[in-house]
Amino acid sequence: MMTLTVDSGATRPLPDSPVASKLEAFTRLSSDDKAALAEASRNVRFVDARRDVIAEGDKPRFVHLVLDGWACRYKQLPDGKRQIVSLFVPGDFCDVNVFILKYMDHSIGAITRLKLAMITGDEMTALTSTRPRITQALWWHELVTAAIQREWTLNLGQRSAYERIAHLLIELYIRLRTVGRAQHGRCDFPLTQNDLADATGLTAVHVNRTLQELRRDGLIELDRKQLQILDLERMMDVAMFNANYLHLDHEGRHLDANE
Amino acid sequence: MMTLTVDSGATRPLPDSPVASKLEAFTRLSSDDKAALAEASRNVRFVDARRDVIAEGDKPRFVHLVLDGWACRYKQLPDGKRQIVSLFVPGDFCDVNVFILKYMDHSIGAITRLKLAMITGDEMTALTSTRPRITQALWWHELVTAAIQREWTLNLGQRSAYERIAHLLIELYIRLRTVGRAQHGRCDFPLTQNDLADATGLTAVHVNRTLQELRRDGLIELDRKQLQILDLERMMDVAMFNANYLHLDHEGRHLDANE
DNA sequence: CGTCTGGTTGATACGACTCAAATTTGGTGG
DNA sequence: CCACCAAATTTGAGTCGTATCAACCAGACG
Repeated sequence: MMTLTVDSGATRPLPDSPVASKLEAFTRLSSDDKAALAEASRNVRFVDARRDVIAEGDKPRFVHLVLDGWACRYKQLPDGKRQIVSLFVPGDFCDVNVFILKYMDHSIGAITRLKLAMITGDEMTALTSTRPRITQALWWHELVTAAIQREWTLNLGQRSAYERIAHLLIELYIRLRTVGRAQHGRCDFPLTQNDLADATGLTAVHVNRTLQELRRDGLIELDRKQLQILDLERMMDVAMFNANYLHLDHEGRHLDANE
Repeated sequence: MMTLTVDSGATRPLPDSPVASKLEAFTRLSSDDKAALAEASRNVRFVDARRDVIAEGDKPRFVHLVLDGWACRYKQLPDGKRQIVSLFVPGDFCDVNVFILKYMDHSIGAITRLKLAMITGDEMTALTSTRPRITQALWWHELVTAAIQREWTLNLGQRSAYERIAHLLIELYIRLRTVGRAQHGRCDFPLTQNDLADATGLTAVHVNRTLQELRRDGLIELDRKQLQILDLERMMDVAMFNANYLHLDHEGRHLDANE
């Protein structure tokens, strides 16, 4: 066994890392599993806000795991247009099986200053070959990531600007809540209106006006990188938000590991 | 060993199944690998055009593999709007690891009459536990599927109607070509303008007008479910098409298996 | 030969974009 | 602690791409 985090006093149980919290939305992990996760995440790197973690065309060298901060996946077009295709919050793996591919087909950028675990292919192999629960959970993570990508496709294709932004805010709030970074409708929200525009396929000007509408309608407060969802139920209604795609209801969640 | 397909005469090598062709875009498979794939695909089902293969909310029972015809993944909103989030052509697996999830978060529908292999979880396990090359290739398939989904996100978020439709046509042409179902810029194209609208987030009327523009510009012919791309290079240019995301360049492709 | 689905056309409306400028916020150095 | 600067947000006016609604047409099919 090893100590996961430093905690002065340490009489009460240590708080889970965001990864453990995230994976435990799918299945219970034993303290050994968590220790193995922490062990694999020991190689930490910090990346400044607005810097690239890895760029399109690069050869992947590590699996990245977000320990703290927000990141995004983005693609850029020759005419300069930029689309954020995914967002990463604490607990998210960037590309679990990225080593299969020769080159990155997208870039990963830091939204805020990032604390990242860099995991080598060997470490991933070691982790998955000895820990079936973690392997399963990583599969689940990949499938949920894919489901989120599909939901974004739906979001961009069919929802209005108002619905689209509302949907994105709810998704992020719920994802943050899952890893213990949000409660009572409140969470950090470090995206600029420009980022929001790149993620929703709108212009920053229109995002601005739409946020004002959401405020005026009493649905949210958003100020100084803090989001408050005032009426989650009504928000979900106007955004036609159906949380199924996040697959937080897995039966495995209630299964016990050996702890 | 077993016979893969019936072929009268059979003096020349049997044509590859679309699956084998697709996976061989990533790595060479031995004839044993191909036989195992065919063995796992022996349970075949036909689905009529415009029918659902499986619906949102259903519990997944099989991995589906498209042997012939086109299918789509789609999601529907409470207000009736429908988004096609993926398209499947021969050789595509629908959801390799779908058993991890409890319920489907999307539906799969037949565009044309479909010939599908239904593969059970046990069969998938048997396939992957004994055939590392196939396992790798299936991983690659999943990663490419995810990359396509990201590209669609980019497509919907940043490209104009004209670029967007051009991009989709090229993608499908190249994917079909990879499995031997297209050449010289020509391929089957069974999507209606309505389907195209649902896939691109446009209205059918606007799709119609945009297709006319593409025709007028001498880029395509599209008639009676047959697509002819007249000038692929110029098409790729106007669509800002970069084939990297399809990852057809893997070094494994040129590796030899034991055949 | 009538029906139906898919494709085409026209007129009009509106959501989101563009461009330009003003204002506020946050960070930095003196 | 204030002055300054850059980044982010906000506002306004005008435009454009795509949606909407409503017909009409063509080929496939029973």
